[in-house]
Amino acid sequence: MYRKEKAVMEEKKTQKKQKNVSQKVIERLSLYRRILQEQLSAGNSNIFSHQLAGYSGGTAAQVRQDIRVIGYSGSTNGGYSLAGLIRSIDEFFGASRSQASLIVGIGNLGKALLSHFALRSLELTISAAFDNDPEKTGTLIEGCRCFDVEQLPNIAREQNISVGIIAVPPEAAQETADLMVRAGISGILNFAPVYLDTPEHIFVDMVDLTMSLEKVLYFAYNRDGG
Amino acid sequence: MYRKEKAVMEEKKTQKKQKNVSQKVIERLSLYRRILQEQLSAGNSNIFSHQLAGYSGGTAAQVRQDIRVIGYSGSTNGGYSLAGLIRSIDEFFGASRSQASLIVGIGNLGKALLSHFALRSLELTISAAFDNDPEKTGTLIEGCRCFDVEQLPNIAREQNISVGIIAVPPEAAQETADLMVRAGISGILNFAPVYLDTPEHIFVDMVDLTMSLEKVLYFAYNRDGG
DNA sequence: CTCTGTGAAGGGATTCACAGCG
DNA sequence: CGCTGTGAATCCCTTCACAGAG
Repeated sequence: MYRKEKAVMEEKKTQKKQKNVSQKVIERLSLYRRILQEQLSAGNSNIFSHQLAGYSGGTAAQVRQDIRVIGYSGSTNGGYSLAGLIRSIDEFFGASRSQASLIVGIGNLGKALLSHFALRSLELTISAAFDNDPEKTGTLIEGCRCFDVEQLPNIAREQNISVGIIAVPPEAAQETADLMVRAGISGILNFAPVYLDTPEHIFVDMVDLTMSLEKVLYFAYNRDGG
Repeated sequence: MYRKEKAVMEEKKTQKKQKNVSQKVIERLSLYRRILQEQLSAGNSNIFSHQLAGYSGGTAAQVRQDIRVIGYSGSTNGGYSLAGLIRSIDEFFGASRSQASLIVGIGNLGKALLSHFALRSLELTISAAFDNDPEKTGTLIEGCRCFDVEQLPNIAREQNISVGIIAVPPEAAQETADLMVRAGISGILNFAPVYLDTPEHIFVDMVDLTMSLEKVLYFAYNRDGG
């Protein structure tokens, strides 16, 4: 298969840059979108770049550069129209936001993710869950049907799902990824602390909880040269 | 207090760079450490930079640069000694790895985090959990005692805890952060989809699940210009 | 005036390329 | 030979600074 390791050696992580838009920009656009939505719900209609910067932890210049990427224009007096900017971000994201995803591994983390996305946003949805525990398969978790892992390929293709979330123990992560790849998935969100070996055309993002905590511990402990 | 928003405007995110060591490097060192440990458990004793790169998704040059930061040296024939490199990373991290942390919010995500860190690593530990639900306080979850949030300041100071994990609903995130700051915490790992307004000297890292999924959806959908 | 839009400058991080060593 | 260590080059991202518009 596509085992890297020794063989590939000096390979670059050609992490799908696609339209020359960096991951960082996409991340911030997603963040902006949520903030804009909140502002809209709060009854506002406009926002300035420096305000959006304040709410997102960036700078005004960066906000303007990001917005430039999606080709939206604000007005020089009123700043940006909340509704207009949201619509523009949505157009930029295209159909991607409305795609459903699936998850494998219904442990504590899997359940947490299911409830997270069931509660928030009606748009981002997990439409199928998988596990190999017979106790779980067939049940409904946070409104999401749980199937046996064996059914993943069929369901993924039937529902035309292109993103899979991995929330299984580390030992099972690579085989789960392999299964997803065979099932035609093209993006993986991996919560297992294992680097996944996948073909070039698969986009993989890893959320490493241990690493995150270790980082905070480091910077908290070594703060201000203390 | 330290409300930013409109007031501060053009403020930079002076995210504690401390000893000139970037967050990225710390993240990778944490990742390397885990890989090295696995290799050691697998009975190996040495590793080459290109192997470590393969297992971590980076390049050999980058691995060598990272290792340079911590001042470790390998040998030109055998590569790096697993035990030696692990020891060197540990020395670099100093006492930070052995610090305990606390968590607020024992919902699905909180439980998932508690079990994640209870299972893996005996070193990274969450030593106290907090919630405002009387049903939960007083109980033991994944071996961790759950207290009422009001007790946080006392316990944080008693046990000298410097890192807090936020796993509460978004509405409660800022007040939880404020409470942690008052309790003397210096690092926060935030899972709530809210940008936290905190004093300069606090290190904050945010894990935004919605953003992560949205990013994968975007790159999966718009892959290879498709 | 204050705000956006934008080319250009600046800073970091990654990669290159090669000296040196076993 | 193949590997590490390392300065230099490159690339990418962020920030600056100012023109232009209201």
